[in-house]
Amino acid sequence: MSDKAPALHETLRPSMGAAMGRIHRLWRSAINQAVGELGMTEARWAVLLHLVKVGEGCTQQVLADELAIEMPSLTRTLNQLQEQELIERRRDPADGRVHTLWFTPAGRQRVADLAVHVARVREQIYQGLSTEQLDAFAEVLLQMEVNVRGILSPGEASA
Amino acid sequence: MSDKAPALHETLRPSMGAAMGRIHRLWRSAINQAVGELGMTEARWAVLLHLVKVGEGCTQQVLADELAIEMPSLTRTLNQLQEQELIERRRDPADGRVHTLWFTPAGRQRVADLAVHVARVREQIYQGLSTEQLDAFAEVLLQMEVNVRGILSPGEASA
DNA sequence: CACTAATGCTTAGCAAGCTAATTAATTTGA
DNA sequence: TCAAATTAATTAGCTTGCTAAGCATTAGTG
Repeated sequence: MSDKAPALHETLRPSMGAAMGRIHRLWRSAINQAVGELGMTEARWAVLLHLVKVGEGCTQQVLADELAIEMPSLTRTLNQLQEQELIERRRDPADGRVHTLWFTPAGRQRVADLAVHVARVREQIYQGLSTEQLDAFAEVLLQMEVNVRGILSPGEASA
Repeated sequence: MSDKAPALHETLRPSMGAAMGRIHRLWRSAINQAVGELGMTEARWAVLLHLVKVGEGCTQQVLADELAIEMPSLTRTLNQLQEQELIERRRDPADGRVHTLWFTPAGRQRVADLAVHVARVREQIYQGLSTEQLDAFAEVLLQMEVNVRGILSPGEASA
């Protein structure tokens, strides 16, 4: 056996999942703190952000998958956002089961306002990290998401 | 402006927090699936793992901080683990307010059993990632945790 | 055509995070 | 030394994740 200290990931490997859990909780708390005055929470902000990402007019099913939450969780958050008149559900005329999702004008404006606050938190969290480090980090995140989705839905292609 | 595609972290930077949230939910789900038969959940497993990490005899306050959860959340999970006779709370004779935390023999054994199942999930999630990538990833995680704790407790040194 | 299955969403209720308020023990300071 | 402030843990109740079950609507098959 070598006397050298083990590589960082050797000591951290057993607990990187736990570390991601901790960071997620802390990050959520920081976001909640930053957007609370605008009647927002991290859960609602995440829904708005992902609706921007996948595009208006998508179905709830698609948005839930993108967020990696289950439909009932999304239903509740959408009810809150609709209550706040930030989004609309519209029945798909071609398929009566489907709701498509749309921003209201107020919703679009709110996303822009929130983005400023969220960006401030983000830059604090990225402090001391280089472009190369963030780049490599993002790449690993992408691969991990593919891997863990693969575990949970073994049948499906990674597409 | 360049015509090159932007660096990965440029496209992902706005949503890495959301990505960590998604991966954490998916990971938790995979762990719950792997340890459910042993009467365990990700939350309970995380408490056991962190108790190993900080060492038996620590206080609830110390463990809660290490987990980055609040005391009431920890209290509830500790009740469940005590119910299952995997851990014990002992009153500190020097300070009657404090509970110190200890494994039972069954608890120590259970940690060993669980570690096998959790390790299997871990290796699946690390698939396709090199030692260097995991090393760099771990380093960024460490820095981000320091940064985000700094946001939430601006007074304290990072120690 | 109708009868079953599958799909999209909602409802109901559990799990585990949170804040606020309470209790018991210790520490501080007039 | 004793009242007030502080601290560790708990209790109560909210938020937002989950699974299971229910209701429409659409699709598939005799």
